[in-house]
Amino acid sequence: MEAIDLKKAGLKATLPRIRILQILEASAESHLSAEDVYKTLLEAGEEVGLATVYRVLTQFESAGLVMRHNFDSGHSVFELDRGEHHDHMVCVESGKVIEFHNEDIERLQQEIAAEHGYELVEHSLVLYVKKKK
Amino acid sequence: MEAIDLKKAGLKATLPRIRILQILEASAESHLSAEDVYKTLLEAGEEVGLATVYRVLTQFESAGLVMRHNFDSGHSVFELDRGEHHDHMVCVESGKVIEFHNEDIERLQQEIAAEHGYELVEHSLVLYVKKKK
DNA sequence: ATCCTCAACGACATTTATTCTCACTTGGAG
DNA sequence: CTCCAAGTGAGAATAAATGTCGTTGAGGAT
Repeated sequence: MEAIDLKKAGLKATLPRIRILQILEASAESHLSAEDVYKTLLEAGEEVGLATVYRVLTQFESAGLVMRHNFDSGHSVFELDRGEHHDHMVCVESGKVIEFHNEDIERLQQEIAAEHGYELVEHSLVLYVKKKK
Repeated sequence: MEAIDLKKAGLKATLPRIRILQILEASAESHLSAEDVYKTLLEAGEEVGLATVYRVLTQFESAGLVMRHNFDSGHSVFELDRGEHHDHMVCVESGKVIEFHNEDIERLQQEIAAEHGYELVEHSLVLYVKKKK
């Protein structure tokens, strides 16, 4: 389904990088913290340091391979950047993360920035929700 | 213009709380970190511990007196809750924070949550912008 | 006004997330 | 196959925030 090429991204294809990329691609939960990735590596018997996980994730972010999100959980989570922009909904009860995209909101954000004489560089929209009863 | 009553909020009117509230009310920059508040206290010659600043700000948040925001800066900032909900625009060049409110976006968020079978509890929208040239 | 008690405090230790340091290893160009 | 800069692992270090605990002070009771 994909074939993300580390070398094309300007990164040497080292073992830690390959493994971390695989974990991000394979994980059912698509929003992983550095700790999550580290634990998965340990469980798989890989000898990778936590510092390396952080380093690699940060490099991936710089290279545009992953996106970093700061939800209200106190730590960053990373997800593979598959190109299609989306925002997030986080269930305050289960912690579940749902992705969504809304053109109207996107457009309104541009307009609001413009109205104030700015241009939109980036944005972060997170809806904290709970199951409707 | 204000007169926030600590006792009415269920908090004893202690010196640290009074001073911190004053700082939040008086500050030109309305989005302060715990460190900012702490430094301001020290400069004013107050003997208040950093732990107390964190404690008090958290209590104020629970009491609904202030709101905590987690912009991408790595630490929380607090602002007095004056009742009117608004979102934020942060200039990536100057760090300036601009507040805005948009009814359409608010409504769309509700709709999106509802479409997925959830109800909106809370949300965080931050636009990272830069001056248009 | 004075006393008494529990909430609140200050100092400092601790935790958590993340980054730094540095000696050792390795991918991959030549 | 060699070589060396780039990358790595282990553990120290940092930053933000919270916990601990003996002391203090706000404010209801006396």
